[in-house]
Formats: sequence, structure tokens, C-alpha cells
Amino acid sequence: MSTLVEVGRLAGVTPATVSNVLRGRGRVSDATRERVLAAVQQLGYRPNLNARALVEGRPHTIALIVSSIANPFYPEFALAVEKAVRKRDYFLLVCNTNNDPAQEAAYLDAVGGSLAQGVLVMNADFVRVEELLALRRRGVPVVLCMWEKPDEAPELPYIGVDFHQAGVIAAEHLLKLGHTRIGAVVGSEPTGNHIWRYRGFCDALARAGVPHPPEEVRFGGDTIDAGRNAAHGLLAAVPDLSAIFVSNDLPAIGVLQAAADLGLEVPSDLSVIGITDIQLAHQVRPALTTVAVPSEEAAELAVQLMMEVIEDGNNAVPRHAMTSVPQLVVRDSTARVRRSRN
Amino acid sequence: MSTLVEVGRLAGVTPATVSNVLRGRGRVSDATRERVLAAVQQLGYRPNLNARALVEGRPHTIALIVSSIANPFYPEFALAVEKAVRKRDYFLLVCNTNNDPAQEAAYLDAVGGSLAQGVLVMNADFVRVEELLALRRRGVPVVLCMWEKPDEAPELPYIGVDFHQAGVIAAEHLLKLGHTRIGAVVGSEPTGNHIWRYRGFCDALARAGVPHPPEEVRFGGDTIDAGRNAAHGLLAAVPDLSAIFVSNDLPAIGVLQAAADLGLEVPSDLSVIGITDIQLAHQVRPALTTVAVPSEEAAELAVQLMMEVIEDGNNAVPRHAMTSVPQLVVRDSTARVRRSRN
DNA sequence: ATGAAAGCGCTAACAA
DNA sequence: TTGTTAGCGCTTTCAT
Repeated sequence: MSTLVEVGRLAGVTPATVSNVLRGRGRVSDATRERVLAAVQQLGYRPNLNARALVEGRPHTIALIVSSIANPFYPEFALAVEKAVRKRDYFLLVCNTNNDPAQEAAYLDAVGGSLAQGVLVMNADFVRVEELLALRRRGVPVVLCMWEKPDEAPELPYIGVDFHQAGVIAAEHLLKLGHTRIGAVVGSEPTGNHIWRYRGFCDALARAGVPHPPEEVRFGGDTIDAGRNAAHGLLAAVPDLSAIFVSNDLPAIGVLQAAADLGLEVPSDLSVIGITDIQLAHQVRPALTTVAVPSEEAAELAVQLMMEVIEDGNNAVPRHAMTSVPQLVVRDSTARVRRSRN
Repeated sequence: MSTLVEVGRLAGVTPATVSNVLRGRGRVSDATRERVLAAVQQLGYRPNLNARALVEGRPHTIALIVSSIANPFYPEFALAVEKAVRKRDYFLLVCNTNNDPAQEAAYLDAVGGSLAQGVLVMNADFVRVEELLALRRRGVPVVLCMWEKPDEAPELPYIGVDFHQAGVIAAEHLLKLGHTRIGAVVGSEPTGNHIWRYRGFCDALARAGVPHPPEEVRFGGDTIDAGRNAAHGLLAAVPDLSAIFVSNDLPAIGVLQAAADLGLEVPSDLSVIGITDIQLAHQVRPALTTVAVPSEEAAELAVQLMMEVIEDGNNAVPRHAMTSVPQLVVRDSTARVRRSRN
């Protein structure tokens, strides 16, 4: 690992000149530039990014805090974030908290303000906004990716996604197919993250005059297994459902499995629709109809917002941005309702 | 962002003492320690990890280079690596090269030696060992995770996995079920990464005296789509296969889909077996029988090896370690052969 | 038990 | 056009 000084010595100049050559700042004669470049080449010199970060007061690194890589959506999103970050010549530090608050705290402590210049936080039920506010107060730029509760807007910059509308879109697709007995499987607690998706669904049903009694919804976790279990319970209690709205793709896939377990054909016996459009959605059979969330766009917007916050010194009023509206993606898990399946 | 100096000023001591308190080095009186800790608390002080890295000559960060997050195995592996790294109090910098050599080079340049103390490289067909050797020559510790070509051992530290044996195990499972017409779908080119898996398969068949003519194998990409296409071609050419060996889970899932496309029941009409045991393997229907690769162990070993390389100053003879042997995981995609399906 | 001083590798004034 | 100087925040001898 050679240093600027060594390069300078070899080229017969001072480190400052080498720095100027490398950064393209200041005026340097062509002859000097070439000698310097040759020396860099010869020594295989690479700048020490730590030293640079130290003197510049900030590293060219952004951290992304995700709660779990087990949920396949997060890697997909992380990839999108990484692209957006690289585009701006930053590096991405991926911090997996593994759903462990202690882990999360440890990361925030360590990463905020020194290892990374700012922290992007993926939404999740357990995000403790308090901690993030404290981090922000310490001067660390924080941006929430994909906030989905319009009624609880946090005092932090965030990217909003209209999940209420996603719920509406899903419900309207089912209604348009003639379904009137539609159950719901929600991948969070009733007060949890997915509540607005469910509200959108309920609102659309109400608007259409289609009843949706409380026994036709199940709340649970955001996993395939939870979705399968919920669907088993739901279908046992209300066997004549012709369609199930699911608040996320992962539990929707669980619902697909439950249908298979029960010998129900999807979509002829039962239609299933999810939200998000993760890769798995078109890899399972039958391929899942879903409402695609613009996650690439959300990633790009989040990074863009982060850059703005950084520019503005992190003191400006917290701002936010909305992604474009989610889009229906029709695949093979939904179909026109049949007269009756008994 | 407060500094050591500020903490010291508040506590009425010099930065050196604060450092001693925080790092638990040197002797400090209890009274002083408490005052310092109180000041730290009051200011919300967090050490600047860049400065620390600079003075210590190396950051507490390890980089992981992966080629693509599109392949779901990589995030799973990245998670395991992250755990192993965190256990040793390091941070993980995830670098996704997106299968782009330029990206990879950019990462290696930037990360090696300053942003990260060492570089873990996930295996892939395109890993250009030359670049990595150059990096190592520049003094950057490099460890290859999961090397699978025993005949082309690189001049770099690596973790080996016996994929030949994985192929053997898969083949023997099929043979034990009575299959004698077994096709193969390989998720790489004939000279590519998966070749030893296929050799293992072939060796086991040969040993059992079961013929495997060249027209019963298809080579292709390591994706679901490639697997499906390969299976379509294979089953069109050789319709009376009763089982297909696939060199990886992702294309194996594609084979499952091809079977569904053709109206073949798995496993009654056709048995399918993969290798790796990614999460998807038990999420698809029918759940995939596969040979599980000890990837958590590989991650742990890779990080451990990295630590050793770091300790030994990166100059010692490249060493390597092998994971334990892959294990058969029987699920629902394999069954005893039927007499005949026509 | 604590302080003083030097320096990690780099950048950014300012001088020459 | 190039060199000099100072300093980013921290750790680490070596004194006291």
C-alpha cells in the first residue's frame, strides 16, 4: 500500500501536487501530470479512502439498514439502492439487523456519522422512530425508504408509497372479475405496517357495496408460512370465499400453497392477489397476480432525497417524496368468479 | 458530531485519557472514568471510525463481492457472511458487481486496502483470478468463498466445497429409487462452474453401470428460465426420462415448471433433484429434493480464513479449508420410478 | 494516573 | 505551476 508521499517522491513532486493531479483540481503542467500518473501506475497506488473521508469530514458511503434478508424483497430493494448509490459514486454499506433491536442500535451507533455519511432505513413494523430521531439530532442524515402510513408521518425525511391505493387496485381487480365473497389475509398486526393496504381494500369493497364481515380477515406475519396458516384458518371458517386479498406477496404465496393443500384450483376455484411484485411472484405456479410497487423508483428517490438532505446540512425541514402509483400486474392466480364451486 | 477533544474538555482531561477510558487501555482512576463517561453520555459522543481506521492502519470492515443479487443464493450467503463478520466485530461492505467486470474492477480498486481490510469473493464463472492476484500482490487479503473446481485450485486462499460429492449424492439418490433413464440439466457451460457437480453425477451412474449418453444432458445458464428451457429441449428429445438431475436449485425449479407445462406430474411421472438447498427449494410446490450445501459453514470458514490471512500479514502460503460434505434433503420432487409412464 | 506530542494519509488554503 | 503549512479525529509512546 503506497501513499501519496511515495508517489510524490518517485515523481519528484510534493504530495499536494499528486493530489491535484488525481483530483483534477489546481493547475498542473502536462509534463508533471504525466510523471505523476506514471508513478501512480508504477506503484499501483490507490488513495486511502479513510484518510480522504477524515479530511473531507465525510466518507463516500451510505448505509442501508434492513431488518432481514430472509424476506426476499429486501435484497431486491438493496440491489436497487446500491445502483442508485453507485450512480452517485458512493458505496453502500448493507446493515442487516436481523430483526434484532440490539443489532440495529449497534449499527446505528457505529455507522452513523463516521462509517457512513447517511443512513437509509427500510421500513418495517419495528422501526423505532425515536432512535432515528436521536440519530438525526446528532447530525446524521436519515431517510426512511417506503413509508406506508400516511396518518403517522414521521418527523424524518421519507419516501412514501401509496399502499392504500395498492389495496384499492387489488380489490377493484377482484370486484371487476365478479367476486363478492372476498377474504383478506394481512401480513401484519391490525395496527401494523400493512394496515393501509387493508384499508384500501376495505374502502373499495364498501364503495362497491360488497360486504366484508370481520370474520373474513386474518392478521399475521409477513411470511409464506404465516400466509398459509392464515389461509387455512380463513378457508375453514368461510369455505365459500371465491377470492382472497393478501397484503403482501410472501403471504400470498402461502395462500397459494394452502389452496393446493386443500385441493382448490387457483384461479378456477379461488383467486388470489398480492401486493409488491417480488421476483418470486412470477416464479411460483400459478404465477401470482399482484399490485407492483415501484421499488426501483423508491430506491432512486430515497437516495436522491438523501443527497438533498446531505447538501442542506440535515437541518432543513424534513421533506418527503411520493413514488408513482402502484400498478396491477395480472398473472395466473386470478380469474372471473364461477357461479358456485359446491 | 462531537469529538474526543470536546469530551475531554467537558470532563477536564486530555483526549488521550478519554481514549484510554473508551478503549479500556491504560490505567484511569474510577473518578476520572466516571466523569469521562458522563461527558460521553451528555455529548452523545461516538468515535469517528475513519480516524480510528486511519491511525490503526486498517478499518474494521470486510468487503464481500457478489456478482448478482438476482440469484437468491447470494443474499442468503451474504447474510451468513454478515453474521460471521459481525461476530468478530467487523462491518460488512456488500459490493454487487451486477456481473459487470468494470463494476467489479471499480470495487476492487476502491475497496481493497482502504475501505475494507480484506475482500471476500463469491465464486462465479467469471471471477477473474488474475485481478484478484494483483490485488493480493498489492497487499490486500483476498479469500475466495466456495471454490468448486478441485483441479484448478487458485493461488489464493479459498474455501472448498465438494460439489463432486454433491453430484454423486444426487445421482445415488435417484439410482436408489430405481431410476435408470436419468437426464441432466447443468446450469453452466460444459467448462463452467458446475462441471464437477455433473462429473460427480456421471461417475455415480458409471459406477452403477447406468448408461448416460451425451444427448441426455443440456448445458445452460444458472437461472429458472434456463432450467425450464433446457428441460423442454431435453424432454422433447428424450421423452422417456424418469428423472432429471439438475446442477443447481434455480434451474431445477425451472425443470419443475417445464414438467408442469408438459402436464407431467412430479414426482410420479418425473423425479427432479437439485443442489444447494436455497430457501426457494422448500417454498416451491412440489417442494424440491436437493443436496444441501453447507453455506453457513462456508461463510464462517471464509471469514475465519480471512482473519487468519490478516493476522499472518497476507504473505503466508495461500491456504484453504473444506466445508463438511453436502447432505441429501429429501422433499417431494423425487419418488420411486414407475414401471412406465406411457 | 494523566498529559504532551507525534503522526496515520490526505486535502485545502495560501505562498512562492 | 508547484510547495508549504496546517489540520481532520484518533491512538500511542513517552514523560511527568
